[in-house]
Amino acid sequence: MKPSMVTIEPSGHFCSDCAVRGSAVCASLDAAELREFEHLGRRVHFDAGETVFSEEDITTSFYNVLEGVMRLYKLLPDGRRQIVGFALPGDFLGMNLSGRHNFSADAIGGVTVCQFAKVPFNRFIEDRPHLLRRINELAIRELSQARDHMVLLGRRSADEKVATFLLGWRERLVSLEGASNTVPLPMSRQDIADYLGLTIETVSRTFTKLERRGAIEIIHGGISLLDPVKVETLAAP
Amino acid sequence: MKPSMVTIEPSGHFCSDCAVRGSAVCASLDAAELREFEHLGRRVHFDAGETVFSEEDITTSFYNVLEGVMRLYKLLPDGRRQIVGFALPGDFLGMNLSGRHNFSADAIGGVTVCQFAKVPFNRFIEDRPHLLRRINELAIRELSQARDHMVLLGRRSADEKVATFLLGWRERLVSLEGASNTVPLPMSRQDIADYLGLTIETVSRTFTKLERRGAIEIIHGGISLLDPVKVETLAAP
DNA sequence: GGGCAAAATTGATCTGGGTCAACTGGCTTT
DNA sequence: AAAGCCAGTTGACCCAGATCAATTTTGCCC
Repeated sequence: MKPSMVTIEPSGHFCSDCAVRGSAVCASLDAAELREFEHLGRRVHFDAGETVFSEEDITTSFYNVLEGVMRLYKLLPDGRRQIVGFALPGDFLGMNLSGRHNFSADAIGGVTVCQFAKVPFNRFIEDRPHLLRRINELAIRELSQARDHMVLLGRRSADEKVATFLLGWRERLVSLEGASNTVPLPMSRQDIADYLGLTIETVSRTFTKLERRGAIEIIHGGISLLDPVKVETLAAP
Repeated sequence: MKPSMVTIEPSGHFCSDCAVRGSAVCASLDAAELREFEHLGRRVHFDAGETVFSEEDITTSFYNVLEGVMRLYKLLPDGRRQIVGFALPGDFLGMNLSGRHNFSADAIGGVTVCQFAKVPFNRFIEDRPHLLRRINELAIRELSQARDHMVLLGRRSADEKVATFLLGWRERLVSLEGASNTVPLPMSRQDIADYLGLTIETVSRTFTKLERRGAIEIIHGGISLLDPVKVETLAAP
């Protein structure tokens, strides 16, 4: 799928009132730095299903998610897919050592990112250790999440995987749209399956099972947590 | 298991001719900095099976592995274990945001580490962005490995998991003891199983299967790759 | 070097989740 | 409003890998 790559405008005029100002990589910058930083990034919009970058592509840019949800995934040569994470507003994408992206990233629904050309961004970091520290923090946080996910993939049952996913996804949305028992699921069942190391049928069956037990209600575009405690019990071990 | 915690001596006198000088976190330091750095760390030895730190322990130190192999793992409340990685000389352990370790670390065989108290180490980093950059590189490398491992855990068969593990482990040893078709496996079958999200029986059977096919030979304390191409074919997908 | 305990292998059987296939219900298109 | 099309659900069956249960092998300590 070809990217539309519609540059709305240089993010320059909007950094200070940017939606992710407080949580993203730029949280570490003061007002003066922010003004300089503004010239580096530009807002780019991607439509639903578009690929922002692909695994093995040479890294030319970094991305700060401003709006929407992305799936981050790796493919095996025979087509099997593992989703390694979902990116939300505030997430920073594109860091790597090899000079190539080590996963692919698609927009799920419409997505707006703040795109930075790699070279000037790296130059900007150069003498701003607090920005580097912020990026390092984000990497360490992701590493911790990645390890949690390894436990889920390697050692948990289908029921536990699904229950853990629902709770974890709800938790991630708290800072974006507040705490709620109504959990929107913008990704498809196939995406959930590929994230949890299951098949689409097993995910669907597990949702139905949770609903029949009165733990959740399957609603259009998501689920409603009817009995969070029951779901937590399923997720626990 | 209680740690012996035998401090051999301040690593001070040995940094410049340290085995991991070139590959570890300290690779980023120049000779003058190294002299100052020496006072921060001390060599500590752990016997086989000893726990260096546990998940949820408050982080008081960082560790630079100098010698030996460690298993890094997370436990579920019911005892299921997922090994999230093996640490080798040059690996840097202990970074986290929460102030607590997010996995446990045991010595497999004897292990020597260079231990740094958290506070002075953080102070040392403070005005040395190149050291911070080095730590960030290590974190990014680990993150990439973690994502690869998610694919393995979520989407690969037992045969593929074992074959991929043998090749990956051999590859990691190259920089430490040179390329060889003889691959030492200091960890137990149970460790391998918990790393690959399998049972010990499946690991054992898969080893035997590979041996019967003439791909490997099971030798004391490891395996010998008789037919690396055959193993690669099994690992590919 | 004999006696044990732990680690590893092997065999027999079972089952959670995969596979294959049919069906249902929204949306879009005309 | 009929036709077509995905995404999702459900059912029937199967199999890779788990579980349970013996051995066998290895290492270790008197």
